[in-house]
Amino acid sequence: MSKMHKEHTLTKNQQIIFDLIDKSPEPMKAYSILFSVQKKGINAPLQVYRALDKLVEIGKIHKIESRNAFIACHNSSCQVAKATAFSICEICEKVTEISSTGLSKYLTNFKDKDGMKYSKYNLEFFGSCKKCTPK
Amino acid sequence: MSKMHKEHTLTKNQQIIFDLIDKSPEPMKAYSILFSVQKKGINAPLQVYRALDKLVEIGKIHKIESRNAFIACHNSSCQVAKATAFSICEICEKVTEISSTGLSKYLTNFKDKDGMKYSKYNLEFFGSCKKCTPK
DNA sequence: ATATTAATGTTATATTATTACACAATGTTA
DNA sequence: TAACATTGTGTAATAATATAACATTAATAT
Ligand SMILES: [Zn+2]
Ligand SMILES: [Zn+2]
Ligand SMILES: [Zn+2]
Ligand SMILES: [Zn+2]
Repeated sequence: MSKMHKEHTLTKNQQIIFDLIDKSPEPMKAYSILFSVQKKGINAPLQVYRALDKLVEIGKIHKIESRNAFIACHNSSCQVAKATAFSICEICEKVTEISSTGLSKYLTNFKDKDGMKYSKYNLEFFGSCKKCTPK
Repeated sequence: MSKMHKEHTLTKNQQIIFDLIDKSPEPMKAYSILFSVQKKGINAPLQVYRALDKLVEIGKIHKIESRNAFIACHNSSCQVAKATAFSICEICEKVTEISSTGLSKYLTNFKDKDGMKYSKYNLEFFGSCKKCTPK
């Protein structure tokens, strides 16, 4: 197994919660996750938040900050867990992870006036998706 | 008074809360604001959140989503209330609004695969500021 | 003046997230 | 293996963030 791409073996709770988010067509909120996994023996918010923290850390999921919700990474298990971009439809709340080499190159190399170098970014675009945009 | 740049006369609550945020060297959280303005007769969370909502709407302040905190706009009363970018130091939590024509042009014109056109974006860079970066 | 819209004040409640503590499983090193 | 360190778990309590519902008042528009 390559060093570049360490497989994190998920623990039971992490796997249950990842599977749920991964199957969901839309971002899931922590307490909605909690409700859904109670039948599987996960009873407390903290159990959910701990799994979410870990999953975010290893890049299996991302947090949509403006929505306090979580979405599975579909950028081939995100090399770029630390460089995320999403489009969010303000009508139907559909969220899509943007995978654009141009964009990520531009942002990764961006330097501000102070010369501060960034290790991470999160970008959220808002608008109206194709389905929701009147022709 | 020009139509392009309508001056919003702030109401009493809005003005009190804007002044507080504007004077603050760091982003302020809603309940910290509440605590600070109680001596001025603002007693309830909702009074704070309503003022914050309005101030965000008219571009006098911005919300730092990853921190649930609010910062005054210093881009000359943000023409671009809907196109915001910040740098955030993960060590000292200093937050700076980025004002880069290049960046805002790039992002404003960005189109994803689906051709979805965006009306708004928020970008947050994370890293270590000059002061916090070891030489 | 009247209708409409925006803001206020207040109470209660909903939603999101963390602290604290005891314990168990797993991994590392001697 | 034994000892240690690290990570994950379970549970209870609580903190922090945000909104709903309702009555009232102030500001704007016709
Ligand atoms: Zn991803
Ligand atoms: Zn949509
Ligand atoms: Zn601004
Ligand atoms: Zn710093």
